[in-house]
Amino acid sequence: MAARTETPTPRIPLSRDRVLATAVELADEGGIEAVTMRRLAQQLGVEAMSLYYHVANKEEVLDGMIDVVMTELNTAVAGSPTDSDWKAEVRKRILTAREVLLRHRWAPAVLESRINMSPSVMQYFDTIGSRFLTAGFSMDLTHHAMHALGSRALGFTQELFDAGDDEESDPEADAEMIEQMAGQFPFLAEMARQVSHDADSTLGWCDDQFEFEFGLDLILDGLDRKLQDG
Amino acid sequence: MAARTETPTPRIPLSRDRVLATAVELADEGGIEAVTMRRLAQQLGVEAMSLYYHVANKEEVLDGMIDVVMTELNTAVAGSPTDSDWKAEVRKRILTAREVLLRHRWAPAVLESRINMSPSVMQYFDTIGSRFLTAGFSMDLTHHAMHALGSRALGFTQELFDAGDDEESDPEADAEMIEQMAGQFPFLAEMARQVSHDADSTLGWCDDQFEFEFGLDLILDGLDRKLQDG
DNA sequence: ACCTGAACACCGTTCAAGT
DNA sequence: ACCTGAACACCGTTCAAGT
Repeated sequence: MAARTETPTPRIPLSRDRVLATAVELADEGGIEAVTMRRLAQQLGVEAMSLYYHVANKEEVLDGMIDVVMTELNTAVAGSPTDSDWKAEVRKRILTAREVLLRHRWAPAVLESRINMSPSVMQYFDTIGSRFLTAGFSMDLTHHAMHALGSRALGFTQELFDAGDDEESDPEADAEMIEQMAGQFPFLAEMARQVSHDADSTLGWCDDQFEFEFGLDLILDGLDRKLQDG
Repeated sequence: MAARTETPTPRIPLSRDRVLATAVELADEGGIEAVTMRRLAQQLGVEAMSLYYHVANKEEVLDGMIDVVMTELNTAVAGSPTDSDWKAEVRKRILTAREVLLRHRWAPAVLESRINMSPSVMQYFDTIGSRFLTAGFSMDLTHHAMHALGSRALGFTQELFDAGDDEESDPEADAEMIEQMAGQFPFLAEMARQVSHDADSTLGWCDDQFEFEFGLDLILDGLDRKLQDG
């Protein structure tokens, strides 16, 4: 009764860190399009223009958000166990990175939109690259390996077929749609048929984690073979 | 002298196709952020609101732009020669697709932002998938193959280290930057050193085409091995 | 040093109105 | 049927001004 119902968090002074942390929260909850300077300010109990005292512009906010996530990722990966087998170690590292990025679903797209590699991203790739070298990879092969992995090194692949949403789908409607497809796209229809007959899967549903690991192992195994061959 | 200098292209009536073609031109020249409803209208010599008679909203414009590009891509790929060796054929197809996407540099990012796969994208993947099947891949392996290739199937990889711009760089400044990096990021510094010593390359410069083909072959070879192993 | 009000130049989009 | 003017609800950002 004594305490007034005030605007949220009116106490703590604004700071760059607080701006970025709030931006990340906002994006985690509502996607990156929820992060506008005005909404960010509102969330912080402040006017939009105040943000510009702590941050040059929105680009810097986005850069900062990536830095927050990458710091979290680097910390997680630092705790990942070493292994005398480079493949096992790199694999584990990447899957740990993936766990972090799955908590910030907006991050991959923003990461790809950045022009310059931030120090925290460099940090990550430096660690991965070093592990290749100590495993006996030449500098050249290591370089190619990094490119071949690409965003997979960070634990994500931008899925092109943005497979089935969580909304439960009508199996009858699905089946009908598949049959409509069959004329024009026989292969895709057959694939859809097969996927929809899998245990407890709905149309378009794919096991993202399985597919990620399949692709990752394909590349790691290929690199291993190049290493053996000298 | 007789002809007046009029606003550009005032004759031809507006149409969905003309809107989309102009949007693609705009993006090719100025990037996707150059495509706003207002600028698009202006380019067409019309008011922004007129566009809404031919197109529901901006999302539909973006979908349509992808369709234009993918139609161009499908046409190019349809002319790609068949080959009894599935690997050679798929490889050639993908490199042809890549050539088209390199003419529309904005397309990959927009493609990844689309939620539903458009018919023209389905068309492409149907063709690729079918070729795997006729080569003897099981449905399951074909499915995994498509995921493993991901956007590489269309000929692009979203580069994370958005390597050296075309602006000529100061080699001395580069060298200094590298040495600054060396403390924190020994591997990246060494890699940068090596790259910068390559013939006519500047810091951060990588041969994108080579790296693309390296990664592509790594995956195709891996898939081939899985095919042999049954 | 830190925050804000008013204002600007842009967005996408609706809707009633014009031809 | 096709296009438009006026208006709305949003953006990011500047700048002079407040405490």
